[in-house]
Amino acid sequence: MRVRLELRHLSAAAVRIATFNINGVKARLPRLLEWLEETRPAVACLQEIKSQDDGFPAKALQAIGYHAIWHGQKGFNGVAILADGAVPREVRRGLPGDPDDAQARYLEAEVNGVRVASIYLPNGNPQPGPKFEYKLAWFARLRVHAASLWAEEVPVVLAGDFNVVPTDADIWAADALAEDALTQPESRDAWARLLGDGWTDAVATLHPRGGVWTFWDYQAGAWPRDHGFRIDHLLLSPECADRLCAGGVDKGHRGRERASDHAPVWIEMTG
DNA sequence: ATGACTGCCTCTGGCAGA
Repeated sequence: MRVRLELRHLSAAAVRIATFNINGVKARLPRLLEWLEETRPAVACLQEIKSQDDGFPAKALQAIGYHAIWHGQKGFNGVAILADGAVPREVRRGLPGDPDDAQARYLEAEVNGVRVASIYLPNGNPQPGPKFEYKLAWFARLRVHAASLWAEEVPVVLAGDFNVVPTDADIWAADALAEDALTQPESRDAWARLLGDGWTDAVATLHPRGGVWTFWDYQAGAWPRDHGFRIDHLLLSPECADRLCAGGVDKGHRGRERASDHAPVWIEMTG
């Protein structure tokens, strides 16, 4: 009975933080609203809202209790941070290190004492080429900025679509994306360097054997065949890693009508 | 199998995604 009470206490105090590449916030609004209402994360980071700032459905979100900040761009990219019953305090809009970078891929806020970043790291295809160079340069800038957050010694969650398959255990067939920017040694090295600074890959820690997917292509029957891979990640500072108690993928939402090609990924931390 | 899908604006085709 004592264990049961402790688990209940743990559950009640847990804070759920999620990340979801929604592939178009306007086209996906019904799916987004039902996911929020069903899983009720305290914080949700969104990527690929594919919406300009004035097209973001803030009122529909507010109607179900979520306050949002967002960094939009016409047609592509775009990130947002949603909080349940709280207004995210915006800390940074855009990743530092390149004043000429106009792509909307980074947003950072403080919510209830936790620093949260919504990250949409460049895809980088085709490689080699300028898009791949942009990806690697963006990755290097992210590492520098992450180190500055680390130095603040506050609880940090870096959440988003990193467009990196970290290891062969994170994809249904190791050679399936052999020529793709998501699996290149340069991409995986950049990821490994970031983790080498001390960040905890939450889902990898909870599921060390791999086999967890967060993306299934719309094409080639990838979803019914479970041909997926893991590219959506939550990286935790030590203050958050010590509080990590659960995490996973809301896989069922990938199978719904007009779903995103990504599934939501979440963690829970003790409060 | 040289394929397959989806959302967006540049809008009935092209681009980007991964």
